[in-house]
Amino acid sequence: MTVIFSKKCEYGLQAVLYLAAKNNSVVISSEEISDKLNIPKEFISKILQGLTESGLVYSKKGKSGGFALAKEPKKIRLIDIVTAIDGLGMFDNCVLGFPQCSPDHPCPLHEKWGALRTNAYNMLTEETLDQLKEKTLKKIGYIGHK
Amino acid sequence: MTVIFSKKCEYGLQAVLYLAAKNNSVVISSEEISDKLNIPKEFISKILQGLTESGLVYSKKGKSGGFALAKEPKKIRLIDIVTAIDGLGMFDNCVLGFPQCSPDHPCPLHEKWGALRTNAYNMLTEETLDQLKEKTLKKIGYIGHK
DNA sequence: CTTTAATCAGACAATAAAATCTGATTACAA
DNA sequence: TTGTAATCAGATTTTATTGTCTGATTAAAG
Repeated sequence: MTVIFSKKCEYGLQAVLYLAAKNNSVVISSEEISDKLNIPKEFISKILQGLTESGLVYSKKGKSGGFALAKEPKKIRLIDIVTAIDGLGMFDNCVLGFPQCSPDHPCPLHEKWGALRTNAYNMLTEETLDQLKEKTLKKIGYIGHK
Repeated sequence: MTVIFSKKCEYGLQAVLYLAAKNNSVVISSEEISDKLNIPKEFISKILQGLTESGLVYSKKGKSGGFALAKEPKKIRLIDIVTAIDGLGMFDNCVLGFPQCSPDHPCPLHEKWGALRTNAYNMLTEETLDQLKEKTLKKIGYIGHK
């Protein structure tokens, strides 16, 4: 199977978009996120713990604790989440898996793939959580009603 | 970790490009491919067996047997290899892993990601093995000299 | 102060992907 | 016709990812 982001990263992106879509001054429990997004509770908890260490997410312990964004949604880019969870290997490694793929010793797809990859990188760098708020609300609203 | 193609698919693409770069009237053993591309011998053997079933690769059994392309290099597109090994999930599934992602109920990245994905699909559909022959020869030449 | 409900830490289990092994079959060549 | 070297088939092992469990810690609320 082909994968763009790991499951961990997909879940992380979903959860962070969810936090951004809700009022981010209130913490949200991993249970709510798990229920609304159909993600195993313990798993999303682990993922958000990681993002907390990365400084992207804030966590409040104890009763009525939960998670919120650590910064304004407009200051969190999708690439920040991807970098924190999956790293930037996708943008560095050779798409064909050839060793030492570089401009000096390019793989057969180096230029063409490089261009596409740059577009993807730019998109993830330009998109911030606040820009996706409306679309996220629509999407999670639909998930709820299914 | 983030992955575009599975390791299997990377290896498969490398091997098929290798077959196309050599004179494709002669069969090449999995051992040679393994040596030249640094791919585990048994693994690339398995992968090429799969591509043989898919009709993309020809195999000759017995002593002095090996693999060759089943068609002219210009009639084999990269997307054919990807489809045979990884399938088209990468182009169908939601990039964020949301359920029921469709034009009617799009995920927050549906349009922007869709455009990038279409470009990737088109590239893989346009590129055929013969077009990449020169670049492949250069690349495998360098691997050999490392 | 005690109960409750949350994160947190780390071990554990299940699944999937990658790689290896064993033996059978095939076909060329001496 | 016998030995050799290859694909082929399928089981097995290894490794990484995904998912679960247990218990500790934290903090709010009665």
